[in-house]
Amino acid sequence: MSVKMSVNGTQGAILDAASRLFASKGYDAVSMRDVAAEVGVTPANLYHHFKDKEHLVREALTHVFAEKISPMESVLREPKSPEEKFEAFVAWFVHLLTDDEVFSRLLIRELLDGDGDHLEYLAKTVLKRPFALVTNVTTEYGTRAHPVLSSVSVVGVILGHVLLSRVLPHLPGGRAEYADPTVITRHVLGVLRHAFKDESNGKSA
Amino acid sequence: MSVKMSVNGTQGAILDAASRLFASKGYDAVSMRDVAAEVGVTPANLYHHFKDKEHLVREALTHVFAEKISPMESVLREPKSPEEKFEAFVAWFVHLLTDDEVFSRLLIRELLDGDGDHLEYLAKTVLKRPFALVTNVTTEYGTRAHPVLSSVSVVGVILGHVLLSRVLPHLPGGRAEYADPTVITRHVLGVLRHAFKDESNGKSA
DNA sequence: GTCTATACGCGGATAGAC
DNA sequence: GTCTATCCGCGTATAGAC
Repeated sequence: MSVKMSVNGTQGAILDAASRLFASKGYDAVSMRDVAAEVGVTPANLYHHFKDKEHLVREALTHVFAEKISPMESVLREPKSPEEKFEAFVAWFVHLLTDDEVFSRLLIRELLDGDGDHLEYLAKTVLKRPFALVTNVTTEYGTRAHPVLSSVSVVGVILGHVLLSRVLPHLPGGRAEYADPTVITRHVLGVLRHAFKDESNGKSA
Repeated sequence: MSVKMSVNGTQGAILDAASRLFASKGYDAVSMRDVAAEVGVTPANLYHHFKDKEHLVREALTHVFAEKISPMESVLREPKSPEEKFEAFVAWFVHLLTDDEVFSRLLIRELLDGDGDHLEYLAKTVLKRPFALVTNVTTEYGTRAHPVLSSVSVVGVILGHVLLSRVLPHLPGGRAEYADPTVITRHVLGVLRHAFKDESNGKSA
């Protein structure tokens, strides 16, 4: 859903097209000509709206990441108990990564190729808040493992499932539905519940 | 360790240089001229050894991945108990991904950008065997979760830790040593032990 | 704000000498 | 097996008309 057509005129259309193209092929593989053609304008026009390609990349990134913050805030405000908060976050993050390929691919690209500045920006823009929150919730959960490392495991295992989803069908026992967000969520929550919570106070949600 | 200089003449030197460059910058960002300059030959020479850039990329990939198979086999042959096998695999994989950036970055690149053919090749070449093995070991471990999904979680959580290691210092509570392979291994093993093994038969290794 | 036209270097790739 | 020389299209970016 949401092929997301320009609500903000040409500038918005350029950002949308650029985000999509950059996400699917990478920055270097996408030329200004490609972006212009996708939008339906001339390459020269892009330079009226953006100083150069580097600026276009950076603003496309901002564009995509910024619009995820408030949904995230919403998701995390509603639930009250630590368990509900934790589960809401995991479910939201899994669905975000699987449903929004533009976001997830740009995120992974930055994690892989982003220089120090980009990563710092990325950390403060999109990852800091959920990370701090999951660290909190994990701690309240009563984890026996290191809170920060546990948080990395939470975010990491979800990223890993998404990253591996395309190759999984080719692996022994791999099935396409293992890429389904609901399946992943249920499995990951099961794993993490046992990993973090002591069995003795174990309660299923 | 192992900057890995050409033991196989020019052809090997080209593959080594290409692997390193492709891993660190991506295929599109690296020109044949770049590779040639790194090796110390002329661009034309590359076309004597490789038909075109696409072939160079593919053979560089094969070059890097192929040499990981036999070490992996070794690691998994020695241990006898399921617990030892499992722990040996996790430790080996974490160290592989953190120590060999060429391998890990090319792997993640393929997972992100590889087309169907590449991914199928990748699956059968490097991932199939450890994946089948970890599935086995996980099952023998007595996991209560789905064996295949659990295996994805194992590989995924390790990939996730490595992928997040560069951004982690910028996150609240993040410290550089959380990227240390020994730290990651210990943490991940702790998490997975609780996640997979029932507490009642829990035995620590 | 969008266009046409264009500069100019870089990229993949080849021919043919040594 | 490695080189020099070269072709040519594509890439970023700009100037200036409308």
